[in-house]
Amino acid sequence: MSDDAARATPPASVTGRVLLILSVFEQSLAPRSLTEISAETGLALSTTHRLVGELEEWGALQRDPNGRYQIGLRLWELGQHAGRQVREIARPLLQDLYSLTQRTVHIAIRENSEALYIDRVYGTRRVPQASRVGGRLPLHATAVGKVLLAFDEPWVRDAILAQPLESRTPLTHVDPVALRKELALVVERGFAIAVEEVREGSASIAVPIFQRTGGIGAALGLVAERGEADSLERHLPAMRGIARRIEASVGAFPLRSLGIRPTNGRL
Amino acid sequence: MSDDAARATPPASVTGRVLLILSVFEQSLAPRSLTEISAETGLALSTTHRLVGELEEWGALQRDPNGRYQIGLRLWELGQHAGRQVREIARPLLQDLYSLTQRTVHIAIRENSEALYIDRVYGTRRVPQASRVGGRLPLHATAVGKVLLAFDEPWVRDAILAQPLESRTPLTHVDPVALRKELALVVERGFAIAVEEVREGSASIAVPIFQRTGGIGAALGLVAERGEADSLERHLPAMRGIARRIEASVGAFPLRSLGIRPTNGRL
DNA sequence: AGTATGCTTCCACTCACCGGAAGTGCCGAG
DNA sequence: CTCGGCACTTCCGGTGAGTGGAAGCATACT
Repeated sequence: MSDDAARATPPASVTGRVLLILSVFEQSLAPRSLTEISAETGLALSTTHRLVGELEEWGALQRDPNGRYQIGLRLWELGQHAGRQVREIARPLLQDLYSLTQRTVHIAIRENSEALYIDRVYGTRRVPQASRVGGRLPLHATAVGKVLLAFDEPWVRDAILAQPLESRTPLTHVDPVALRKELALVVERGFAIAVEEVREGSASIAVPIFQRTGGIGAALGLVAERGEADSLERHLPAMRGIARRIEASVGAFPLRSLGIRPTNGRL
Repeated sequence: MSDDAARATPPASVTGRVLLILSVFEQSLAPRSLTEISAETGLALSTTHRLVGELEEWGALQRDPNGRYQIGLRLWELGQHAGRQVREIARPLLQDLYSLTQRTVHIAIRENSEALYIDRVYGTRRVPQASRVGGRLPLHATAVGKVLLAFDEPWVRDAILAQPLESRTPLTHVDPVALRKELALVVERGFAIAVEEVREGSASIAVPIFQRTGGIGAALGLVAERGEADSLERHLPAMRGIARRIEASVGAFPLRSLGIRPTNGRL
């Protein structure tokens, strides 16, 4: 039963194999044993052993008391460098917004065909929600995603709406024609709303954050409980105010690193 | 003039070379050109080109509009997995503490011989400070560091106090004998203070966060301006309350991943 | 046009990588 | 206590992926 080595092609290059090992830890955060890593990557056990050993020595992976591997702190430190200025600038402003609204607020950018949550501020009182920092959600099913999509260039929108749209809940809008109309309305009004489209029990609203160089850079979102779905718009003034301040502070730093990578064909 | 390839030994293994390239970006966050990476690592340009190319394709690095490389978002995402639970649990509590005190607050753990800042909450009103998330500072010169040192096992304290202690400002305490007394006082009183020891103009106070399994796991710190140095202790009740709540919430998750890596000899 | 600089591509040699196999250590069953 | 099973670690010879010098491009500056 354990021969589910559903591995396509063990990459030819060593670099590829190393990165493949790291990829294993993207799927879930659970620590893995050497054997599990070997099975999931399709690499020979001795090869896995050597590569994982080097990764551990450097600090990219670390072992827990049971000898299982997980992502190491050194990699976390390194990752903090990516987009550091932007997050450091936006964070206190997100906090201000949280203080004003007492609702979970977050900021997301488009990464290929998904919304990537780059920061979030929330209180101890938990609201059902799907987003997490460093996590991704579909563009069409979230308020931030709709904003990102609505204000992006037409060909991006076309490419994403052409793909099959995943339905996360019974309420997810998945009809491309209807979505296109909805996005036009988002542009017109300057905000987007999603009610229980990605997770039952929660509703969200989002506004765009534009870049100085033009074009949309990120989206600022707010999450509330289902019951507040009809009164979300009352948060708009605060959200827009904070969005403007983020735009002003971020200044020259580009939010979106690049549009779409030319190398990897499909969006 | 460009032969300052102050590189010790280009590592034999490909994995080592790949990690060496990533290490370049630990030093500073500035984006680098291919040639710079090649020079800093001591790897041949064509080799660098190929490895960097693979890293970029995977998303570990990304290029800015000028073609320079920096840490990629995929690496950031991956890094978010390290210690995710702990940060997600602690974050809202840090925010509560910030709301209560209106001062920058942070949480740090000991990583080898330095304090590693794993999260921080701060407002728009900036105070001079040295810490940043994902950054490190010396244990002996910070309030959190003193707490981490004071409550750790004796042999750790001995090892660190045996090394030469860096002086960040004229006020840094660097005398091992005096420090040892200071740390004893920290244990007795249950908190540590550092006034302008790491950065002029700022003072900080910290309390320990213990692990359920026993031993110190992290330190909770608060930063204020120099002028408040004498009244820092008034924040203690709030800090201790939040520290207790973090301890309760963190529960079984180990804060410190491991004590000290056995492989890399020196602490 | 001319030159300098930095990036990309190419290719034959060779050395580091691969992986089967044997060795080690641990645990639980008999 | 012994045995078998499991997971990890170490070893080693064949070989193909990695290396880096060199040549080809693309910009930018004179």
